[in-house]
Amino acid sequence: MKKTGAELTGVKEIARRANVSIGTVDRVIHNRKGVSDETRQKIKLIIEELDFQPNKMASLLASRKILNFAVLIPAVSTETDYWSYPLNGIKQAATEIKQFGVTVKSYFYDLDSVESFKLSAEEMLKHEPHAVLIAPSFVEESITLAQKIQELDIPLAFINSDLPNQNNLTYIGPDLYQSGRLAAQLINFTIQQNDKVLAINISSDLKNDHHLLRKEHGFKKFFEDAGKPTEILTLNINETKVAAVEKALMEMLGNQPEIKAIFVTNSRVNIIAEILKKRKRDDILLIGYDFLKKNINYLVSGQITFLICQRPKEQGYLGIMALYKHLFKISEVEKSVYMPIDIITKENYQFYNS
Amino acid sequence: MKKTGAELTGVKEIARRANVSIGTVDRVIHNRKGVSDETRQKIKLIIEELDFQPNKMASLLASRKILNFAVLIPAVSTETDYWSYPLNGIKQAATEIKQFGVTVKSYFYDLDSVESFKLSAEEMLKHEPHAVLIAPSFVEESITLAQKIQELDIPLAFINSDLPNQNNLTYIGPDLYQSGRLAAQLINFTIQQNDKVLAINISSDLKNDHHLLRKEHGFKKFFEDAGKPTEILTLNINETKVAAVEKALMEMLGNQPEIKAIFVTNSRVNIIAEILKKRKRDDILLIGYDFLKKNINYLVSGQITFLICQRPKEQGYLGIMALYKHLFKISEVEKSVYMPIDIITKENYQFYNS
DNA sequence: TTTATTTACGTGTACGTACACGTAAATGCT
DNA sequence: AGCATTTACGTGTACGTACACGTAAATAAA
Repeated sequence: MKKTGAELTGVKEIARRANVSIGTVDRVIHNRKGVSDETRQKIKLIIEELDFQPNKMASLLASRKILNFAVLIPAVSTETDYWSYPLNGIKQAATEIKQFGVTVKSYFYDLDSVESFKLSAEEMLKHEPHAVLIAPSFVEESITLAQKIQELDIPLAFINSDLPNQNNLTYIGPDLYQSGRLAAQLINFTIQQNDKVLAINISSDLKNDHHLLRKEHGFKKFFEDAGKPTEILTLNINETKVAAVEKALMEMLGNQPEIKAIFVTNSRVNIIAEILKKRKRDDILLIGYDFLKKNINYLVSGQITFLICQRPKEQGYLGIMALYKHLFKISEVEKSVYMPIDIITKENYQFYNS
Repeated sequence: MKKTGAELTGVKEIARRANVSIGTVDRVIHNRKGVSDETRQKIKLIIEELDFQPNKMASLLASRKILNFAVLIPAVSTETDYWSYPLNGIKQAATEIKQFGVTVKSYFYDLDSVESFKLSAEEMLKHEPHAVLIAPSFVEESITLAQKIQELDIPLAFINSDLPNQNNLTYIGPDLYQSGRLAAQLINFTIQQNDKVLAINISSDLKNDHHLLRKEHGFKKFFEDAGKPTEILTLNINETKVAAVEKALMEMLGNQPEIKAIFVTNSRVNIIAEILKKRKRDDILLIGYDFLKKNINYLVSGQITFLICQRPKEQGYLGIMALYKHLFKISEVEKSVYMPIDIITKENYQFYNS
C-alpha cells in the first residue's frame, strides 16, 4: 500500500496550471456558469491533457448524495417462487451499493390483480424515488406508470418484459421468441420421422399473457424454417390447477398417441411433469422454463429433460446496477440487454447460480 | 438528492456516545492497541447497537491506498483467441475499480513454453504486486510460484484451473469432470442402439494436459452410470495441425463406421469441424468447447451442434473482483467458485456475451 | 523519591471534491 | 455621474475517516 506522493492530477493541479482557484475548476467540471469562455477553454484543455478523472470517492463524499431506488415487481407467490430470484439479485445489488448512499425499497404486486399493481405503483411514487425499476407485467397500466415516471424525470429500468417506446433507460430481460426457437431445436434432436410435438400454454389469463405467445411463435417458427414436416399441436389451458390440466392433457395425449415431446411455454412445466410421472409416460421428452425448486426436482428425477432459463437473479441485479451506474455516471447504460438463454439439464444444474 | 442531516451514525456519533474522541473509536475499529479493555468493550457495544458500517468512500479517501494487481495468464495465440475472453473480463474489472485506486497489470506467457511462464512470473514479482491472479497452466512451476507468493503474504487467485492446497484466496473456473458428463448427456439424446461415440483429445502435450483427462473421464463416467452399452472410443492426437488430425481421424472413421457422435475435449473442435465439412460427414454429431469465433462459425453452419462454455470472461472479471473485495474488505470471498456450464447452440449463441 | 517508560487517550491535519458565500471589477441603467 | 446588477472569480468549510503526533496519568525502574 503505497501512499500518493505529490499528485499530478486532481483539481488542485489543474487550478495551479491554469492559474485559477479550484473553485473555478470546479465550475468548469460541472458546467456551471460564472467562468469566462477564455478561462473555461484553458481549463478544459488542461483537463484533457491530464486525462483528468474526478476522484469518485471524494466526489461522492463531498456531494453526500442519498439516493432512494424503488422496485416494483410481482410478489413471490405460493404457486411459484420465480420472483424470489430477481429479488435476490436486487438485494445483492442493494448491498453492494449501500455504501455509496443508495437505498433500495421494493414494492410488490399480485400477478392476478391489476388493482394491486396500481396501488403499489401509487404507493411507490408517493415516496418520491430517485430511480425506478419495474417488471411491467400489465401492459396498459405499466405504460401509464412509465409516463408518470417520465414526467417526473426519473430514470426507469424494465426487467423481465419490455415495453416499447417508453423512454426508459434500459431493458434487461429475455428474448422470448429466441428462447422458443431454442426449445424447438433441442426437441428436434430427439424427434423421429412421424413423431408429433405438443406445445402447452398454461395461464389463467391466456389472452393477455404475451410472453407465452412470443415463445410459442419462436417455437413453431423453428420447425417452419427447418422445413420439417413435424406436426406441432397446441394446447391452451386456462387453469393452473393440476386436475384441470390433467384432464386437458390426457385427452390430448389420448387422441394423439404420436406425441413424443412436450414444450411448456412457462415455468408451470412441473405440473405437466407431475402428471406424466403419475401416468408413467416417461417416453415423452419434456421441456419448459425456469430454475424453480419444483422444476429442478423433476429435472433430477428425469421427467423434465431441459429447462430454459434466463438468469432471473442477474436481471434484478443488473437492473439496479444500471440505474446506479447511470446516476453516478460510472458508465453508459445499454438500452437493451438480452440475457443469455441458458439450458439447464440434470448434468449442469448444480452450477447454475440462478 | 437529499442531504444528510444530523447523522446518527459515524465515528463521531460513536465517540459522542462513548464519551471518547474519534481517535479512540478509530483505534477500536482497526483493532489497534492503546485502548483500555473497558473502553474498547463500551465502544464495540455501541458499534453493534448502531450497526455501524464505516463510510467506504471516506475510508478509501483517507487511507489513500494505491494497490497494484498483477495478472499472469497465457497470451492470446494465433491458434486460438480463447484467452482474449478472460483478458476482457479482467480489463472490465480493472476499469470498474480504477476509481478506487487499483491498477491492474497483465503478464503473459506462452502455453507452449514453460520457460516463458517462469520468466513472466519473475518479471511480475519484481514489480511487487499487492495481489496476484494467475492461470496455473503448468502445475509444478505454478506451485513454486504460489509458494513464493504465499511467503510474500500476497493474496492469490486462480482462474481456469485449480491447484489444490496452495492457500490461495479463491479459485474461479470450471468443473471439468462435470462438463464432460454434460457433453455425454447431450450426445446420449440422439444416439441410437448400436451407434458408437468417439472422444478426441487434441494437444501437443497430451500427457500433461490434465484438463482433457478430467473431461474425458466425466464423459465416459456418464455412459457408465447410465448403464448404456454404448461403445466409447478414444482418439489421442499429439499434433494440432489439420493434416495430422485429418489422417488420424479418417483412419478411425474408416475403421469404425458406426461412429455417430464426436466429443472433442477442448476448443480445437473447429479442426474436426473443418475436416467433417470437407469430407461431407454431416451425419456425425459434433460437440466441443468454447465460444471462439472459429467455433461459432461452424456452429452457425451446422457442423458443430453444441459448444460447452464456462464463461471465460466472467472468470477473469470475478477473479479480479475477488481480490478487490478481499483487500477492500467489501465482502468475504468464496474459496471455490465453479462457473455455470453453459450450452451454446445455433439458437442461443447470439445472446451469449462471453 | 525521582526519572523513564508505558498506557490511554485527545488533537490536528490530510484525503479530493462540492458548494455556499464573499468580493472585486465590469457592465448596465437612469 | 451615481447606483444596481452581473460577471468572474477566490475563499472557506464540510463530507467521514485515517493516522501521525502530542500529552496527561499511571506504572515501572532506579
